[in-house]
Amino acid sequence: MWPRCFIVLRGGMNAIAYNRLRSAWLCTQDMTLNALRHIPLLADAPAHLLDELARESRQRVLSRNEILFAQGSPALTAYFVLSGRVRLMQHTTDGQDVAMGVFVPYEPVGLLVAIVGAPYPGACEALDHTTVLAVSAASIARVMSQHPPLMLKVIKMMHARLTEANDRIRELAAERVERRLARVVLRLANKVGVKEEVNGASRIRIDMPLSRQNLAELAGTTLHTVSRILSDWQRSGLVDTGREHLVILRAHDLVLVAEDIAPTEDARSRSS
Amino acid sequence: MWPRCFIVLRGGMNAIAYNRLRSAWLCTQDMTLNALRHIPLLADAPAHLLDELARESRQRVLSRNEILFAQGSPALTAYFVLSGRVRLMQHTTDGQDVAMGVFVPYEPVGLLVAIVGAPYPGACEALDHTTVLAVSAASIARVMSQHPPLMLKVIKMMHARLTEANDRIRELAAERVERRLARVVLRLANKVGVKEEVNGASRIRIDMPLSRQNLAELAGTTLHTVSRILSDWQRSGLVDTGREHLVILRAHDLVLVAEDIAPTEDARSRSS
DNA sequence: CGGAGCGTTGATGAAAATCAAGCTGTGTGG
DNA sequence: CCACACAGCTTGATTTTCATCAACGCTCCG
Repeated sequence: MWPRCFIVLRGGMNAIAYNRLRSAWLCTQDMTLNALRHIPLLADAPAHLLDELARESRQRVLSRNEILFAQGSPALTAYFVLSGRVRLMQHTTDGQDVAMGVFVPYEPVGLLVAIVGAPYPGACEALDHTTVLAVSAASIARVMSQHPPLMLKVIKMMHARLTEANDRIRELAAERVERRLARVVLRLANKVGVKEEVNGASRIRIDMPLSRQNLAELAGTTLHTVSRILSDWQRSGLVDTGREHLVILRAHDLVLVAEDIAPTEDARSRSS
Repeated sequence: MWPRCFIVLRGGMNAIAYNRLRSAWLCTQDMTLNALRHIPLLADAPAHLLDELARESRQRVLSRNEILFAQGSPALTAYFVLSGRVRLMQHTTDGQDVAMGVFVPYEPVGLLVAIVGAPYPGACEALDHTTVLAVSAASIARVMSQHPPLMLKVIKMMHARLTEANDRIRELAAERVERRLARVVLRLANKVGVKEEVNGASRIRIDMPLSRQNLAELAGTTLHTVSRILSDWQRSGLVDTGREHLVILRAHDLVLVAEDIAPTEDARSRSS
């Protein structure tokens, strides 16, 4: 598709402009190739396959809250996040949204559905200014059939996702909201946490804009309950939180909440 | 491992007994091969691979409530259910069990973890008198590497499971218990339902022993709540249920409950 | 300055867990 | 063959958790 595009463009511009664009394109190609090399899933694929993929993929830039794909639309392309963050969510019939996960650079999104040819089971939204690499399902299929070890890696990655999904099911079925929220926050800290030192104290900042609503959709509750719990945590010095930001102050104690080894003071006072 | 076992046995028996056992073994081999052919995952694998697998796999018989493998133990073997039903469950730290699913003949169990070399994330228990086929992780890995299309089928199967897991997450996060229970029952009906005609009325019997506790673990609730809801459904003629059995009388109306198109009379009266 | 979007907090009520007690069918051992 | 123990089930009462409703505060931005 790209070459054809070039021919069309060439008709309307002089040789210098064409060459400038061409070198920009080559540069983009080069960057794309470079990006592909960072993707763990493709880490040990042979070079010629990466070249092939780079030629057949396109970058797409999303601004905050922009939708990458909608729930139920046919999954003709798979994406790899290159920078920023996206989240996957499913709408319920009664209008709520449930978040299925947050994806960070070099993670695939919609890869599995593109492989098996199912429609996207949820919508994908940029949480931030984000760039993704779009690869057609056909390219993915061809590359995979040419390089079977890649399938094994896909299986491993899917296993990790399935494990996380099972963890969430277990939590949602058996655990209280405060604990679930603690796990959500810790999981996010693992993905996008940045360690900071302030006054000799070590803190973990969640490096993305994160509203109460977002957290509620991840924890399976309402923004009100999230707000109350975060206020409690704030009061007991566990976190520092405010409008769309969250910093974990005492990670160890938050783990205790997540594991329910010691309920917070406030959880107890709220319940008394 | 089998041949060695034979040599040992042979030492302690006469030729006739040996030959009888040998033919029994060959017969079992044959049955195993036949069983393998019924497994959709292996449906279009070449014959010699099936032979290989048949030689390297063993059948195992489980009686009701027997544990096939424990949560956290290393997944050195994958299983295929041949008859009966098993369920997968995870224990929570505070002693509850959450069911991850019910598996019926020709479905794989523990296949993924065997492939990726992770420990079993949950325990597997026979719900009924059950036979399974045990295949070592090593055999699976070898066969898969010899026949890449098999990996693609594994990916498709995983996708189905991941989709179901996501559905459950959405339900648990956003839906009321009655609706979730209705979905659980309908899902079971799809898997193990037997259509029956009684007095001209069509019913679907859930063909497995199924306690309130089992249902509660599948729906993410308590046996008390399950009992109350089933009593309500019974009163309104939706189902016929009793000690470890469940028959759907008006499947269509149960779907309405699952989709929350029309709440049952009793759900409304309970709430008033 | 005013509105939109996000967050907090109190009050209330509904859903479902928990506590408690008793029932019933099934299998078992005397 | 009966009694009895037990596992599964039912149901009422109470309590807890959390969603919902409602109101208001803060802050950013046009």
